Amino acid sequence: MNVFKDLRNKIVAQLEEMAVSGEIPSGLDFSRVSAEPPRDSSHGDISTNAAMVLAKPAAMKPRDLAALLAARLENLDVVNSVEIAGPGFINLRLEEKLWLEQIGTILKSGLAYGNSDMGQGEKVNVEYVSANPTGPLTVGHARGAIVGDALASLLAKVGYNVCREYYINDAGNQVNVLAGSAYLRYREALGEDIGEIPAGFYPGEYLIDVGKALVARDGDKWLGKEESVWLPEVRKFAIAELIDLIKRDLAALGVVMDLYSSERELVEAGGVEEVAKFLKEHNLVYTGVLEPPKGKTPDDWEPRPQTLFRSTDFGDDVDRPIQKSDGSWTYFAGDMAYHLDKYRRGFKNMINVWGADHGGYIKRMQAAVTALTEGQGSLDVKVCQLVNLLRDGEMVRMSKRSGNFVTLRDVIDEVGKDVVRFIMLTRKNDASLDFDLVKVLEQSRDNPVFYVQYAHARACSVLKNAKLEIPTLDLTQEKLSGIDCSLLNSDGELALVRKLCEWPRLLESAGEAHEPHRIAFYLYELAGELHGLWTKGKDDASLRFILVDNPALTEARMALVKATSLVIASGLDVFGIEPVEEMR
RNA sequence: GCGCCCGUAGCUCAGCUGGAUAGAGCAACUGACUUCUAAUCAGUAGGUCGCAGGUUCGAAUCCUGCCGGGCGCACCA
Repeated sequence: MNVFKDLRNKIVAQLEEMAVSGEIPSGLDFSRVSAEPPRDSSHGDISTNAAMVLAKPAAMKPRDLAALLAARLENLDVVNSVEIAGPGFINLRLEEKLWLEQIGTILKSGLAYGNSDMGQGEKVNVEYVSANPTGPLTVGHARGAIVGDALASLLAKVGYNVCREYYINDAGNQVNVLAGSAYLRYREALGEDIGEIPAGFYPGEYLIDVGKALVARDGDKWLGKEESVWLPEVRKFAIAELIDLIKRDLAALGVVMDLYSSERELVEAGGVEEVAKFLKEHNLVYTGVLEPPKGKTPDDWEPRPQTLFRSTDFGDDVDRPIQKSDGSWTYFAGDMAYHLDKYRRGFKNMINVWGADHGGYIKRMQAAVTALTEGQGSLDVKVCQLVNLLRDGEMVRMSKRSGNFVTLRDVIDEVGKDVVRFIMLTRKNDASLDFDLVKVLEQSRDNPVFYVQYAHARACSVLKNAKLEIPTLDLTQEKLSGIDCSLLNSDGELALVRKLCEWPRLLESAGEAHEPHRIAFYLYELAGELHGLWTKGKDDASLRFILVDNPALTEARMALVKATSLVIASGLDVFGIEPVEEMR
């Protein structure tokens, strides 16, 4: 049950009746009519812009239209009072009863409260992480992993059929470098002194284990052989080991993918030739020579005839090569094949979560999706900006060169996965994020993870104490969901209930905008409402949650507290975070 | 030189797809602890929403042009 959506439907129904009765012209578009909580709660519970957005098309004055609509809304059962304000807002106050009944609704639904059928079961593919299998995950990868994962959960919660997908780039040159690097470690594991890892190879120590593992499996069978002999096998082995390493990192983060797609498999199955054929048939490619990039011509630039995709026809800045001058396919060609493959698997809706360094790749990929799906598919790209890792305000250097870069695993070990997950979601993806290893563990209102978890723990603690102080109370969710909450009437209680009722609406708007971070801010505000209410009991003992001499009121308050803890838990669930029952 | 992203209180950031007098936290100041865990709460103060135009009933939000910061810019993946 979504109070706001429900009321919006009622408003639109009234508008339709008004069209029938001739009060307003028929055939107006009501899609822009909204029903939302006003910024300033003194304006009422719900505000609608109907009169303002319809005034022009109806050729009426906003306030006149508002007066007509307001008169009708006043007669609705759920509406307590109506007033017209400002340029034509209609501010509604609902019957308190309606709000309080929502507590029962929340308790009956439990963690499913806020679930929606907005997505109508439509398939959505969320591709994220997709880190090259050449090393352990870094803090930068983690942001994408968490944003993608939370977005996927969010979309599932609002009714989409979500596939979480990881695209393994196991076909390019970098996996050959990986194989070479692993081979060095293999020789080392067999007792050879390989000295310093030469430039052009991956120096990371994680490859030592890969070398040893290869010895354990194959002994010295690749020693002294030609590169062309060992390369394919060592490459295959190393990729498998690295994917395994990445999967363990993801598991430590609580991320589980539905599908790992292999670029190599796609290429070997002829996916690229197929997409090339498609492009040719649809006249989407031609042979041409690109201009040098303006203002910054590379020293070795020379005009080269290449097969180019007409991405400028679809909003890109220049046409993009799908074939290198030697005739081999570019990475982009493979990526086109991959997206065509996704589409053919039934995904019209595709979302990719990328790192900041891929910003320049968005337009061409969107152009490709539009072209390959003949306008049927859509691709939204969420670019995650950089994460600055700090320790008490000081930059922590992340140098891949020296090999001692900070891995995701290091950070999880230090602060815990739930903290990492929450913090990564406290900023919109397209703004850069400071991650301070000291601050995220601080126990203060300044730290949203703590503050939200504390609200949940406090709710649990209150419920536990109520049971101790009034043993006759039945505080099970089932029992509480059926009780009459009309005894609740303080401002703080009603404010909290209204906040809880915004949850379904928030989920839908966050889902629609593909912005999971909004949940973090909502939870922070919700926690604030609960903490504030709790402290009011200090000034006025009658506002304490637990009143030993008033079991009926206590019971109603426990229903509210339980409902709050459920919504917090439900929000944390979307984030893949375990709510805590006590702080230590 | 081009493209994308960011610019909101001293600091860190929200701002619900164009709504009302732009909101939180931190820091500052005032107040509340033998507690239903004060790890919290209530209040005060703090703003030319980078700048300049434009679109309209209405702009932090959309458009254009500047300024400042980040990222990326031929066959690499």
